[in-house]
Amino acid sequence: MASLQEVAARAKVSIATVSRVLNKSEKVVPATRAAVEKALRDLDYRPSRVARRLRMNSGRANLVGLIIPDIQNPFFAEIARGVEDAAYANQYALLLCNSDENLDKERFYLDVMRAESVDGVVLPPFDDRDDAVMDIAQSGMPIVCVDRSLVRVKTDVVEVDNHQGAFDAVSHLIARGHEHIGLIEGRTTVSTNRERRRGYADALAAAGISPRKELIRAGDFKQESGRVLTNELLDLRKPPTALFVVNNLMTVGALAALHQRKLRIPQDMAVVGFDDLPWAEALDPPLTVVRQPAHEVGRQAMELLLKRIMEPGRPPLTVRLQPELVIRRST
Amino acid sequence: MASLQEVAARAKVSIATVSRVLNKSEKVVPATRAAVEKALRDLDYRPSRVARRLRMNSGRANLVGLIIPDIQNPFFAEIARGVEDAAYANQYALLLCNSDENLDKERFYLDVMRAESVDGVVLPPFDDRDDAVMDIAQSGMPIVCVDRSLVRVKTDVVEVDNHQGAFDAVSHLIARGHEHIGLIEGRTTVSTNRERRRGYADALAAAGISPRKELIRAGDFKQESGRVLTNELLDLRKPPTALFVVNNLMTVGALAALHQRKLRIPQDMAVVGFDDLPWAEALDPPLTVVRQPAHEVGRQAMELLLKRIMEPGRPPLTVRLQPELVIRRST
DNA sequence: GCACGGCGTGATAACGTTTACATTCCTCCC
DNA sequence: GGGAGGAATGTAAACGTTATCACGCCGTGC
Repeated sequence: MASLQEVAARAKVSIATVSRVLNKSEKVVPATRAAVEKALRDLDYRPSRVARRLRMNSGRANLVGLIIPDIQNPFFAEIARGVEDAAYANQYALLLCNSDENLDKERFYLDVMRAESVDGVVLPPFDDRDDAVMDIAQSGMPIVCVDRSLVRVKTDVVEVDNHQGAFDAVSHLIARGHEHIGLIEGRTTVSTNRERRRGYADALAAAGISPRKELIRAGDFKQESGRVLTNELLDLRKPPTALFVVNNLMTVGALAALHQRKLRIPQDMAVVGFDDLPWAEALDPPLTVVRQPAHEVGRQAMELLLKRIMEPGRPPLTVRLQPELVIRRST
Repeated sequence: MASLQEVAARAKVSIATVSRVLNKSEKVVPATRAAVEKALRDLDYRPSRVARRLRMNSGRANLVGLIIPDIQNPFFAEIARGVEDAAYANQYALLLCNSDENLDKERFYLDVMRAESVDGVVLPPFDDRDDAVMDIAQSGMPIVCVDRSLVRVKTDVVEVDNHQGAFDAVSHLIARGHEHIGLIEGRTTVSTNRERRRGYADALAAAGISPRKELIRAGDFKQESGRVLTNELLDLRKPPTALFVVNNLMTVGALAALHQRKLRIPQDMAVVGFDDLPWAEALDPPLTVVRQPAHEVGRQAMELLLKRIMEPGRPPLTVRLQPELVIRRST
């Protein structure tokens, strides 16, 4: 790999002149510029982002980190695409990591981010009071939280109106005549989850339905817990007639449990999920869901991150996007 | 961010000694070691991977690149997870990029890989004679091809027995009584695609069925082209009674076209796809597919890459994994 | 008593950039 | 003709590591 040194030698100028030609900025006389450009071409020069990053204070690495629970989850994959599209449009590359909802993995990758001197990081924090994320945010690293947010530290946030989404979903079930509505939720220390549960409770209250505590079950956002909790609900003396599941993977788990017991959807059990799936339309039955604009969440998060990199001092912003209830045939 | 300098100053030793303590290797007298370790803790020292990478020749960046067409494609997402799992197990981080089956994007990201001095790259080349990939491979950068391979340059490859998979799929359709079997393929310059087509042809030949050329349609691996080509086949004077689609996205497109025309699967049209989907079981109808061990493909690719990084000179290896025909209710 | 070996440690070059500052060389004007 | 001023270019430091070499010190053996 040719370096500035070699190019400079070939063009018979100093490395400073080569650097000037590369960064277009300063004035170089046309003759030397031409000579340098020839040398650059001849040697097929490629700048080293590593050297550049080491030299520069920060903010010009053209590299950002993205830490998500699992890239195989279509919701996060869509966010990732949103981030990537905006990053690519700005010549940024992406360091992508899966935390698996595991604090140790998250911590490892946050360390990598620091060690790689990335310009910033986009992530959904593990929960409300994610120490590792709070630390790195307070150390001055630009952070944008997506989907979930932190409670003590102010950062830029792009989130969805989860309360509204859940409220709409549950109201829809109530309008269909359901009164006993099961809630399958995730970890209760996650902001997203709490808002969705509040939406559930408020929708019941608005309809004058008294909540049954045993219809609420908390899992861990993963498919298996959706399956297990659905079975728990089905085993109640008086099981619910409808299910509201707060994320996509647990919804798939719930469907598996229902299919296994040969229950008909929506006749025996109506189901509304949170997060759309690319295949929701082709599912059996096509699934009613609260659709989140995940690509847009990712895109805006990256935009916010770029703005913060440019202007580190600016006050943190929260962008709140609206979800949409997509009614299909599972309700 | 504390540097070696600062740690050395605080421990009243030279940076060389601090470096020795960090790299455990050489002998340091216990007293100094303790002093240095205290300083490291006090200052919360984190090594800079950037500086380290600049200094070292290559092979110790603990960073590899992964360039895939689209992370939203579950097949590539599963490969990505396989790569990531093996990378994490070896303390490697992953630079992930989506090429969108677009040579310019691919080229941009390959440049980033060089510029970031990654230790190696895992990717499915755009096609057989992907110049950009051949260039970087010949420049000495460790490359492992997954899914697809190159024709001129020998690299490590992890692939699936595509011929066998396609042969099994089409033989299965024939066994179900079909003689007019449509083939929806992707770009014909991709090795994977050619092998699957060969499997299709060989299965027909083995059954003594004479192929009909107009039943073969080539697309670009994307959902939309699956939809369009299915419609073309349906509009033939004598349409096929079964469809073999060579990848997952085009299969979803094909299903959409069939559903739109209210055709019953498998009665009006049987369908076999390539690549399993996490939701294939819950689809309407549950889809018969050739399942590829994508996670394993990714994992082994990363292992191969690590071995090559350790031993750059070793002759290129090809790992071939077996696919599996999963028979569900679409046939 | 002195040379020698070996161990612990320090000084320093190098990796490839960017950039502040120094230098050279014109041009122009008094 | 000589100095000022400015444009073009060069020099060198700095970023944070790793690795090579040199140095000083102590114990050992003759």
